Amino acid sequence: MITGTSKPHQRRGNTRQRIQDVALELIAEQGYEKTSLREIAERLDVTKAALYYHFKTKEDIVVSLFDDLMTPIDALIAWAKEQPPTLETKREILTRYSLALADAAPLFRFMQENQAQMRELSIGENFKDRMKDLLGTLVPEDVELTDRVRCFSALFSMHAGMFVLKDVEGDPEEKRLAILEVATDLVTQAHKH
Amino acid sequence: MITGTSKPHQRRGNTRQRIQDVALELIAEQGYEKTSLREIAERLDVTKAALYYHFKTKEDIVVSLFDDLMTPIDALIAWAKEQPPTLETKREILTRYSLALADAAPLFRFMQENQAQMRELSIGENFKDRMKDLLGTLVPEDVELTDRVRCFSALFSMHAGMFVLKDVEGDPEEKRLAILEVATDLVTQAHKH
Amino acid sequence: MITGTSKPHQRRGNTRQRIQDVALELIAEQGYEKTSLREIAERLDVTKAALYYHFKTKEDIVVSLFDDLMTPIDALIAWAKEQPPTLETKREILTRYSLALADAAPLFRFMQENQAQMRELSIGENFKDRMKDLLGTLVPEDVELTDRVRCFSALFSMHAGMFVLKDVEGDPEEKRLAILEVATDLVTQAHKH
Amino acid sequence: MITGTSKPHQRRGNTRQRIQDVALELIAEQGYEKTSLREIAERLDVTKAALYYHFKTKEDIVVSLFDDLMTPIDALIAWAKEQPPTLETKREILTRYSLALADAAPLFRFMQENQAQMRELSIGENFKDRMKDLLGTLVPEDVELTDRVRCFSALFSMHAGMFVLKDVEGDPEEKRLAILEVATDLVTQAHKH
DNA sequence: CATGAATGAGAGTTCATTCAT
DNA sequence: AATGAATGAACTCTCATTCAT
Repeated sequence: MITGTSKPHQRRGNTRQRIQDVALELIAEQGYEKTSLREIAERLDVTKAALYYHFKTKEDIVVSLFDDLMTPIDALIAWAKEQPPTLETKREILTRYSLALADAAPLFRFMQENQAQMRELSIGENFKDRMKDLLGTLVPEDVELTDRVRCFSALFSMHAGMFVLKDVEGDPEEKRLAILEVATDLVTQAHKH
Repeated sequence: MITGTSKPHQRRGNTRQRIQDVALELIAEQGYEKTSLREIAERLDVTKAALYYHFKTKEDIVVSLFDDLMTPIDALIAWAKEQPPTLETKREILTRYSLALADAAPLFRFMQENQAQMRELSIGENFKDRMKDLLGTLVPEDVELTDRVRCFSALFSMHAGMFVLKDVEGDPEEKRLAILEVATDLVTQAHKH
Repeated sequence: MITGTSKPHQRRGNTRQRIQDVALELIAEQGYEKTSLREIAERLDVTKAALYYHFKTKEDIVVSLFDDLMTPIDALIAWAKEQPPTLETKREILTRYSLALADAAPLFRFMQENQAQMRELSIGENFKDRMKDLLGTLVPEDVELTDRVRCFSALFSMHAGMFVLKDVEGDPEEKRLAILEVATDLVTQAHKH
Repeated sequence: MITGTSKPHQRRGNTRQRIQDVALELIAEQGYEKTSLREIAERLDVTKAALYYHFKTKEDIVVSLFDDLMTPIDALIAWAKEQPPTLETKREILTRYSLALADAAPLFRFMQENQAQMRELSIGENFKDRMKDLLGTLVPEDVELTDRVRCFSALFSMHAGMFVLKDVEGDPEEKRLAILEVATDLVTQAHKH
């Protein structure tokens, strides 16, 4: 369903998808500014002008990546907001978030490493808002600063863990679970106080 | 006589320093690639060529920032390596690190937000090595993955906390202490296991 | 309708050629370093960036001139190498070389007058090799130094003659023949010894 | 008197001389435009500004090289003009010129390889005039084109021989004599006709 | 006799973008 | 659905040169 193998009006019109794939890969690796449209076009063996057939601007390519890949996160947040703020719910949120992150790993790597750019791409704020929302579902109201930090730390460690642990030994899934455990611990502590 | 709008070139030996200050400020705000030498020069009211009198290249400016600002961190690591790996030591390391971070806050913001660029500036590795060293002083040998994650999470939260909590209410010093407390908690747990 | 001062970009597929023409002319006149891309572009009434659409670098423009104009010389050398080393052959080589030089006169003027640059353009060696090859077809093996000098002097005088005699009276073709005669004399002497 | 080895007010004021030496060396190797004052200054371990104490402009440095090194050539020409135009005289001219060239080899290499620049340094003409003068002492009046070419070829081969034979086997002095012999032959032939 | 600090002009190069075809 | 040709703005960087000290 993701790669466009299924239906609508393709014929082999997978170019748009391929642009997104290559763009994500290159930008995650080199950063937004360092990645030029020429590079993307060359890698795809099309001309730069072809990119402009599919996307209005360079920024548009990146925005489209988010529009596509943020949907699960948005769904998660929407769901979270409707649950009662029990510890059980919070654990479930973390679990689901961990899985969502693993799915969209390159995108998060990109975001993590290009925060400065994010701010000017009109995406940063969107994302920050989402994080605030997500944090809101984890942290109890009227809690002291330390516990708020604990929850934020949980979220942040999940982000960072994705690629910082890349050059650590061990199976990725195992690492994901370890991170999830630590995050859950932190949120649990904050909840209990 | 105030700052001197009239005469050609006076303000003596402080230009190099001023370049570093402005560069750090702009790059932290906009990112490395987005910040042009023209911008830096204009802000200082000198020509681009003047920058090249003081630094051999744009990259050089950034490198010089590190050379200047990393010294305290290096000293801390050196000290940490010579202490016995007691819990007390680890707490002290975190405390000192927290202070060092607060001192070099803009630099860390810059690093955090320009990680993609860091890799190509021959600084990234240096820094990653330092972090590995520092982590080594916190995490016990032969510890299980979860506890390793806890320590790494402690360090990372300290980095991120600096500027993520910027748009949260409250006194900066208070926030720093909250972060430090959470980090210390994490390391303490890892130590006890 | 004449040359088109009005409309933006028409004149179709000849731009590449025109760049080469103008570049050769300007560089032959002013030297490689002194000739800027701005100058070339202005003369063609296009932007500098247009040059980069057709050539990857400034050096590339010059290299392309050689690739185009050296072909006859290469053909001559290839042919010469397959002939028996008789005096008749050598005379023929000189005759053909003289004509080839006359054809590519501006290029040779350029080379003669920018030898220092040639060395760094990765063309110098190529050309030197060719000259060595050509010399090899003229000079007998195991000949004494004086006769080797005679042959080299023949070749070199042909090069230099092209443009040094420019400010001497007389019909160019007549001058070419005079130079050819002297060169032939020199090679003949060397052959007889 | 020329080089300042003798007296007046030196104390170790050899800097001017050293600038000339380094400039000649670098320019002969890389060409005029490619050789920057920074490079010269660095090689001498002084600042660029120091060069401006000794010479008014970059061009001035080169001009001074000529003023110093052309003197023997000028003397030779002056002497040649006063001799009777016998074959013996012409042989002597060539012999002396050969020696003069060997003395000022780097300068001639520089001139040979930077002809394009020469034209703009107001030296080219000077030198061309000298060559015309020298040629005038070798070539008989009212001679046919071929013999004029012979004489010019003799002179030119002497110039070129200096450094083209650099990458040929053999003792430099031996090579010089071989070139001289060929040149003498050419002039002798022209004289006899 | 020389330096430290700076300038103005310009170099080559790259970029995102456009548009007729 | 895509290309070929081009642009304008910006970029990093280098150069010869100046001048107060």
